[in-house]
Amino acid sequence: MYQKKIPEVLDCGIAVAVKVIGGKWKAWIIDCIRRGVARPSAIHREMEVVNPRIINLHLKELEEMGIVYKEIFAEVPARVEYRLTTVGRSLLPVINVLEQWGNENKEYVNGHHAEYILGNN
Amino acid sequence: MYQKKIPEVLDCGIAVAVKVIGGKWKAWIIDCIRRGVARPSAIHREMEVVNPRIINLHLKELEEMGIVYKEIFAEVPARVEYRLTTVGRSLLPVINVLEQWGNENKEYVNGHHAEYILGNN
DNA sequence: CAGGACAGGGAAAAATTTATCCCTGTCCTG
DNA sequence: CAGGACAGGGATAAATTTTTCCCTGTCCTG
Repeated sequence: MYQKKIPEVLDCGIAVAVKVIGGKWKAWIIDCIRRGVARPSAIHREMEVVNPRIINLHLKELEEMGIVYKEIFAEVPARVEYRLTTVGRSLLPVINVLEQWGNENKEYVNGHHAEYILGNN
Repeated sequence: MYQKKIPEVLDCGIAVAVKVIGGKWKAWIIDCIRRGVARPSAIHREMEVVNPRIINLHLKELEEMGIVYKEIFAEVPARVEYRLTTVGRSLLPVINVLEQWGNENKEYVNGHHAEYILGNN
């Protein structure tokens, strides 16, 4: 893994939350697992546009942060399943809020808003 | 500005939200403005650990996304103030949720949790 | 005038994240 | 046995973000 040269600033709650879901594909991965897409290969299939290697890296980070848990079954063709930890599940409402806001405002944010909307402030 | 070579995937609401607050200092900047720290130099003072150049870049992005609005007063030593647009203000509850989750879980996320917490799933 | 606050940005480097390529294994099925 | 699914990772490149350094102006105050 990459060794950081600039120490992270993680006293702020927002920074912590962004660290957890700020990765390019992390939220999507969490969403997969929450929907029960648990096995690595299944996640890879779901997220076909993303390189499997990347997904694995993100999964490892999520595991190290205690968001997902990796269960390795002692079966013959060793099976692996990811699931959310308690803390990981506590993240779901947060993701829902993000998703809702994003969906409500995606056109605006990406759009050509020469017209800025100002309210009373 | 940097010209992207890989097109962004912004159909997903989460991706949009992360784009808005995922930058390293964006949420902090938004927090400054929401607290009324409006002038560039004031924001720079608040965020002393961050290079002013970076703050300016992030401000520009936030402006382009329609989250903040830049008001240039036609005064003699041209004064500039940033404030949140309506959409920018709609982001505040979202940030609050992020911040609360982060504060509640920062020790856990950064901590040495060899002990993964699993609930019923 | 000297110095500092103020707003802003170019150029280039460094740091970090993301992506690509390809390899090592095991096991199961046809 | 051949091929494919499965889990995983090293090495390296590319893309993106962040940082540093330094420059251009205006205006105001001592």
